[in-house]
Amino acid sequence: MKNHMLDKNAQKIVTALEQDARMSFAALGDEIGMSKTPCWNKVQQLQASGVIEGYSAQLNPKALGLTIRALVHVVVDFEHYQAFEQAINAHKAVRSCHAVTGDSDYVLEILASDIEAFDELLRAQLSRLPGVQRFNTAISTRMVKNNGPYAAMLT
Amino acid sequence: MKNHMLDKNAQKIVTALEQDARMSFAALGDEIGMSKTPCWNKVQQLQASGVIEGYSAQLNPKALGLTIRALVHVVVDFEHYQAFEQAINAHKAVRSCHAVTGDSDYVLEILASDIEAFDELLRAQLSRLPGVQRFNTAISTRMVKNNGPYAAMLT
DNA sequence: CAGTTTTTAAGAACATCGTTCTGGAAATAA
DNA sequence: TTATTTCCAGAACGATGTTCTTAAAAACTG
Repeated sequence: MKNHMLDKNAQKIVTALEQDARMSFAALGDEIGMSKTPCWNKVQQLQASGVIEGYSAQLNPKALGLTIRALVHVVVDFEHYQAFEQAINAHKAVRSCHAVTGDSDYVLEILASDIEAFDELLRAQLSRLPGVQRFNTAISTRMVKNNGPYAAMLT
Repeated sequence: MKNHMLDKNAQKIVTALEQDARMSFAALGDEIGMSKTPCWNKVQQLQASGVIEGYSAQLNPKALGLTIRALVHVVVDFEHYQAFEQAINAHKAVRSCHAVTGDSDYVLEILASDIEAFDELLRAQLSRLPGVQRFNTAISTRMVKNNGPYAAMLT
């Protein structure tokens, strides 16, 4: 959260590791034209400075049986927003939650195994979270693009 | 995209690897109570079956200087939706794009380095993509939750 | 400019890990 | 039961992560 100017090598490293987090340091070194030792040092530094937060396996939600995805816009009573956010963080079906400007206060990304489970989730659980006043649900019918790399956005 | 019932060990594996993709097979074996050989075999199988699609470094967009995130609802002329989707996939500033039900046709997740760059992006680039008819932009003021694990959603 | 310090990279060395192979136990079928 | 198959543990070996040492390049000082 400090250095807003990564040097060229650091950019190549994060680009490569965002695409394949298990690449060996030797292979990483080949891509950026260094041996593996300074390469390893740079990665340690990127981790310590918070640029690299971790490494994650990319799972296929459909292969896990999670076939329904929805974007749910929520209006929340301002008095209870803290309890609402806490409940959102605890809820496993919520993949992401943004506080947003505009007509709604939050936008949730929610997954469910099928449409019945999603209906139950919406009616029995999310609507009863603290402070929730109104919903507006948009079912995602197709993922046109997913996980576009951050590293590619640097200029 | 086939086996919708992962056994208990497979669930533990994807849970662990979604949290730390660089964990060693020995450590993975410790967590699920197996030696590393069958552990390695199961991971190979999960990759081959498409449950694990890859491994990615989790980058911190703020640390990269990407301070603005927005959810943009777009209405697209049906005649040009293919060209629109192609352009979205090619555009680096778009992190994700859902086709959705409801008032809009698509919801984009967009990042920019600052609000001026975002304004330029919206006016000069996205509004000129093929088929775009209307926008509705919600700036994300805070990430309440991010990357909630898929593996935790399995019942 | 010369001399000093600091930074950065490369290569060797060693412990760890990924990957393969083999044998044997547990499960399934006949 | 016997035979067949599936699954797991351990050994073995090559590849990799990590540390240490040294040297070259860069930055700084007089």
